[in-house]
Amino acid sequence: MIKERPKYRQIIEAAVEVIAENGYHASQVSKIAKRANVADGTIYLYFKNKEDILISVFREKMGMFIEKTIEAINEKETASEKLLTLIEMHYNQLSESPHLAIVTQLELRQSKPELRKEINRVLKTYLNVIDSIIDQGIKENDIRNDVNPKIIRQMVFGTIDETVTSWVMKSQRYPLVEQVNAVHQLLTYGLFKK
Amino acid sequence: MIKERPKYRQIIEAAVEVIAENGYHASQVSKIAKRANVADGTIYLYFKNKEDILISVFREKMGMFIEKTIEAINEKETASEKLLTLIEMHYNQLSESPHLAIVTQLELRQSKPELRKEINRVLKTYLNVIDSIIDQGIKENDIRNDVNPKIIRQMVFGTIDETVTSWVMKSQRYPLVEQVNAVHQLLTYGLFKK
Amino acid sequence: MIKERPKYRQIIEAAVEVIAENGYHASQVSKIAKRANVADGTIYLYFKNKEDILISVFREKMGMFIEKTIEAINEKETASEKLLTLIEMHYNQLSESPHLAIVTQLELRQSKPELRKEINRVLKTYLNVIDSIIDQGIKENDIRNDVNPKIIRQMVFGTIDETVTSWVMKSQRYPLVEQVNAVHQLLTYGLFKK
Amino acid sequence: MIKERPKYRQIIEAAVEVIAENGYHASQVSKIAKRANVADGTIYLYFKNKEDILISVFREKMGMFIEKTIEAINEKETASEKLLTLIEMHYNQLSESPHLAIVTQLELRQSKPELRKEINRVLKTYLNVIDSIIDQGIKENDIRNDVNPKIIRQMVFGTIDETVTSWVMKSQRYPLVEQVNAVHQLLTYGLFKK
DNA sequence: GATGAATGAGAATTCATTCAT
DNA sequence: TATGAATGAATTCTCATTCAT
Repeated sequence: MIKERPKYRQIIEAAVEVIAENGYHASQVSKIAKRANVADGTIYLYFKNKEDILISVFREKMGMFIEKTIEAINEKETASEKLLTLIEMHYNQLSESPHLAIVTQLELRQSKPELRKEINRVLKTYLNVIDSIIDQGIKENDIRNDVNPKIIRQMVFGTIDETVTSWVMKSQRYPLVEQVNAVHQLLTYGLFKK
Repeated sequence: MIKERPKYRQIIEAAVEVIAENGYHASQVSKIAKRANVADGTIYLYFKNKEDILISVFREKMGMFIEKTIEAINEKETASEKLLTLIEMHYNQLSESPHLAIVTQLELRQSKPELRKEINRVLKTYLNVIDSIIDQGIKENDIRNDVNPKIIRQMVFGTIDETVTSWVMKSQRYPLVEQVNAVHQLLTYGLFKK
Repeated sequence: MIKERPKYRQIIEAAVEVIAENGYHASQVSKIAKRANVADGTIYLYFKNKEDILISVFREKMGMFIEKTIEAINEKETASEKLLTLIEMHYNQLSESPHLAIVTQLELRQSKPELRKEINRVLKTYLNVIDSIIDQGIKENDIRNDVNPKIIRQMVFGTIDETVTSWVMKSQRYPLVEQVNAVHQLLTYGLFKK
Repeated sequence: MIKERPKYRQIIEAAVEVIAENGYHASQVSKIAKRANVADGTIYLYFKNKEDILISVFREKMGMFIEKTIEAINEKETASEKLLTLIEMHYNQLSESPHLAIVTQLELRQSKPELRKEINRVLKTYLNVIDSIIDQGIKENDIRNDVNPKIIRQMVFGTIDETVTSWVMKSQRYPLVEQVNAVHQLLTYGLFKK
């Protein structure tokens, strides 16, 4: 329900925008408060401290992100289709939220180790989704079982993540979604001709 | 050459250690100076500012890193062999410098946007090495020419980088080098069985 | 009477406890409100501001304190007996309210100058009681008239106050009342043997 | 030597003035720095934190205070003369430093419990001086041995302290030193006529 | 070249108080 | 009366950088 804890949502949305626009270190709490149309002190009724805003942003957004991805994947049958859908959803969702893309690809990585750990905990859920696709692929004899599945997942996530980061660093100047098939092809068949 | 001055090197080496041990945010200039056995002010005879230390660390270390990689690659013939060597060199060199690995994979990414740009400029040289391998592969008809080579490179670098980051985050507890062949196989033939 | 309203008393009692337990600076209005089982805002229906709570605590408690002291004194005849009774009452009453003792001897002295002035105004009533005993003693030719009575009162109050503070600072570990006679003796005859 | 750590002394002196004039809570570090003609940051080269300034003020000033008192006392023979001298020195020294008097009698007592403990540790030295006079008096059969010497000391210190506080609260409008003999008389022979 | 004492800008957080309900 | 969510002012301390020696 949108009316639930309206200030909480206001602050989350304001934080995404402010951090994307100014970068993490230049995003003073007072700036976020102003953007959210609340008093500085109000922030602390909803968040423990500044880091808590950041981790909450990530948790909230990533939660939606993963949820939608899982929904879309569940409509597909094969591991290959599911992988294609995952890439597509990943690109689509970040393309639709340019601010969020900046935050996840650049700003969030500037945070302190403790915060990184929290972020990785949330990220773990997403990696688990990739793992489950790979597991299915192996079980159904589609994906190779001669290499550690964890390395496969690292290739899949590493590739997707790097393509998104490149796109963000190029100021999101080209349509990310156009690369879906190329990336899927590459991951599936490798870079070799035969 | 200016860079042969002993204090310059002292400071670079001290910086790598201090950042790896204390993390980016807890690495005050005075701490680096103390470790390097120089006065705080001396730092500024060799570096423009704190960011300049960091970028210099990266430039120096990455310079060596790339140089050695190129040397090793030049002894190989085919694109495939060169790729294998690149992965091997990448893993080997970071395995031998655990401090440097922490700095490049985690700490340096906490820096401000401007610094990240500088770092990416240095990184560009490395990406160019990968690009040249891919170009050779395409020219020699080994690597597929039906996808944008830039995306291929993103897969290659993204995969290597993600595997290294995972290894660092797991406190470097397993031998990274063992994964060389698996990663090369995956990149070459993809994750599919056929 | 306004002061009979139950919430008023609740807040006063809560304030004494909270201040004694947490110290002056850690006694937030919200903490006092919670202890008193009222809402933060309710405090302001009964007290002008936070200082008003504190001064009211002191006024209420000191009012009782003085009242009882006067009652007890009135049953005595001579200045000497009255002084003895005053010391006894002082020690007894604070011994029975360890929280109050902490608040009066330590915490309340941490307050701002304006508040201290208010407190001194209340304290004045108590000093007047001492003054009246001294005056009686002088009139009845028991107490020396060759020194300024104000100084006598300062010795009496200073001595009592210092002994109580010492006792509070020693965590009230010994029975304060045991000292009644010694203190009375000392004040009366001085520290000299003859 | 006055030239030793000049900034340290500057800051101490500035702190006494600023705290006396504005009160402890209104004495921002920046205000002290400005008065001392140093930058805010310089304060932290000499003091751990704001509390450390306050305790250092007390330690320095009290150190001098006690030292001079001991010197003066050592020139006297009997316990009675020594006590007279102690009172005289106490009054004299505080009369000469009105700012310091305000700080010791009012502002320092507003500090937090941890700080109070530190202050009491310093104060202990002074109480020891009083104790030693009392001990001598007892040994030489001048001072009564039928009461706990600690209570005698509490009377002596409590009386002196209270007379000074009263004088400070009355804006130091009368000459404190005039009371020396009266106070000595009272402490020695008590308030009774015979 | 080398030093290190001095500088001073910059920001998160608390908590007394208000006021719409 | 009573509530409690919202307010926003106010201040310490850190640390990159300078510059007189």
